[in-house]
Amino acid sequence: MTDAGENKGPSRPATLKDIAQALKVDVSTVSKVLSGGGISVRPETRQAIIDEARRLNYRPHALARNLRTRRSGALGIMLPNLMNPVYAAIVRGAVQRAEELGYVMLVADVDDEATSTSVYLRLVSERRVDAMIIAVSTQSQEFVEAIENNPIPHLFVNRRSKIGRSVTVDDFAAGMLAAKTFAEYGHSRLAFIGAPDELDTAQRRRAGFIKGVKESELPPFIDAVGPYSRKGGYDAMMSLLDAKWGVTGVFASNLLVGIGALAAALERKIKVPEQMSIITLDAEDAIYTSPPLTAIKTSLDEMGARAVDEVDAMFHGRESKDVVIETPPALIVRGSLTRPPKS
Amino acid sequence: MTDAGENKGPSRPATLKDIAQALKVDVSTVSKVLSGGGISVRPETRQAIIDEARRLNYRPHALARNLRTRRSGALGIMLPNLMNPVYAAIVRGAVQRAEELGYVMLVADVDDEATSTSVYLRLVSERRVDAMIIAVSTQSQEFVEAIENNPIPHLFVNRRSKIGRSVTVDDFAAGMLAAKTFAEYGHSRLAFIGAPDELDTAQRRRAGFIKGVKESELPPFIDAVGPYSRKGGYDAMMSLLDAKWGVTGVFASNLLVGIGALAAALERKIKVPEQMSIITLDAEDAIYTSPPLTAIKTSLDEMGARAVDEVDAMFHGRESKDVVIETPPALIVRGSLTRPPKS
DNA sequence: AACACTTAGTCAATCGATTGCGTAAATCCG
DNA sequence: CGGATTTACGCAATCGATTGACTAAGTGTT
Repeated sequence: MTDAGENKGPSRPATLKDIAQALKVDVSTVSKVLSGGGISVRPETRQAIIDEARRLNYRPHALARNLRTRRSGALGIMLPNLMNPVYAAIVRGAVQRAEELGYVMLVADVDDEATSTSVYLRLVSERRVDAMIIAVSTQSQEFVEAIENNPIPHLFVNRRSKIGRSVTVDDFAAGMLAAKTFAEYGHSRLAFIGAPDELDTAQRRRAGFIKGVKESELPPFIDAVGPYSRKGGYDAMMSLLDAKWGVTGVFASNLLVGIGALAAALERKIKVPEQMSIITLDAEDAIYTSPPLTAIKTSLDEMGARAVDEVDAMFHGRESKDVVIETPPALIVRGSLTRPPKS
Repeated sequence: MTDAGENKGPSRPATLKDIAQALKVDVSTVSKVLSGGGISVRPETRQAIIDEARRLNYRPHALARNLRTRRSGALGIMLPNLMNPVYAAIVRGAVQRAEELGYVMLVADVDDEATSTSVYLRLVSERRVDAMIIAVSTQSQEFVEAIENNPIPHLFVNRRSKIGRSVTVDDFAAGMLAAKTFAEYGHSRLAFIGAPDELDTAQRRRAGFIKGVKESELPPFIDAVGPYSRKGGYDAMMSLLDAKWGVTGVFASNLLVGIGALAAALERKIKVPEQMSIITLDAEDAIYTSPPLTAIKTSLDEMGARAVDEVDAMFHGRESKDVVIETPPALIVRGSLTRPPKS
């Protein structure tokens, strides 16, 4: 609005050439002033170029630039299911940070192993992305080979892997916090609902839980297993109840599992929290149950954002290490936790 | 594995030039065979090119191709919050269909109006995307102007707009179905929780609800308003209860609103469904409450997928019209609905 | 004044593919 | 058999930007 010569709808976006011609300088000069840097130019010339660029509302053509520089400015992220709030949170964090750092984020929702592989190959071999952030849950042989044979900078998020660095939250601490919380509330008959051992997150949460149980000098706990889904939690809770162990405190080591476990308990007319307390994991208040589930909240969005930071750091030559998010898991006390019944 | 000459880790991805040199033909010939189409080539030559391309595992360099063809092969989608299951479902549908059609999808999670505008401008002026799918909730003046001044093919999803075509689900039918369901169960004291009138989806759901109420010859209903969020639903339900209208059936015209409304009712010790029935909207079983909420399920993922289809059709020259997803809203009866109390 | 540096740029190649135009050789036609 | 077509490609420009090599003019030094 400050310049009378402003044109609202340039039919064709301005190019370096347009600026160069208007000022009768070479496009290379314009390029160097606008992006290149290392060149000496008279202040007047430099300013004229900058002014003209602004006047024409010049924006570099990403494709053209990237073709030359061999950097696409795009990051890819692969995940198994956007409807799972855990992944939604991670992606959201990643997408927002990518925007802040000037990248664009290319999201792929790959529900099975075969698509993981083909999506990875496509994105990489067409050179669509500079790096890939991988949040898929399992790593099939095929997928691992695809990555190894077509390597680009990549990073695992919420998952560790032999074939790359990772960013995770402190799952161990989360597990430990859950156990200690139960101890504090006076529970001693505990159960842990985890996942099959392929899931390294579940392993760490369990290890932390064990440590917490030990440090609090609690008796051994019941170990239940179910996939990280609502149904997994539901089934696990059902078998816990069927076994009649008299458990008073259950740690569901995943949000969906917690929701499913609660549903199962309520269906069996178990009063939560009066007869049984439940603690689960949460991601930015994604829990809508009644009673609301007490949860250990981990910073999933921060994990996503950090993954982008790490990838960015790799580009700037910094060697990447496995990262564990510093923000500690936090206990959010809600309705599903109280002292155990006298019995 | 079939070819002994297969090489596992080509240090540099193959280019047209590599193929051309190996076969002593011109790169243009290779290009025409592999993508161009309209050229006559001897069958042997053609086959040799195809074979060599496969042998070298050739994949066109997306950037290079797109620079020339002026099509990026990428679609953008903008939405206000991935943690909201409604948007997560839409994006998931869109992302998956994009993959099927060979596009890549660039996701932007824009939480406020200002970022909407700047993200749009960046993606468009850098020519990162061929089309933009817009799922943001509100359309500020600024944003509308940005679109009008930097036009590219665009489409609104789950939202209608003066400045572009849209893909929506049949919100009117959803509203009507809710009203008729209540009528069938014998309810007559109803309330509708909607959103401020800017939200065109809310308007249509309300219009449908009105129609359903009329056709079922029910008395007028209470109109409550709250933003489409858990808190909005919570607050709206609280005021409904405070007003003591004796409502027995509440239609919460959005998933988060339904969850919030239920929480409020339970907090006030209202028994659901014994004292009050609740119907809400759902997206692929995203509801985890207890009691589970009866819901009208709309095909949000299909809507996302269809948006991509429409955009693709635009590229192929088909004139686009406003689309309403044909799959009708479906009633999913769950625990929160029953006949009204006698009283 | 002769020589060496700086300064302020320009030139041209390049990234990897696409595409209109040109043309030698092969085929057809009468 | 000679001219007209076709067939089967090759040539070179182009998309828009980046970048190393190069140079003409100006400045400083002795």
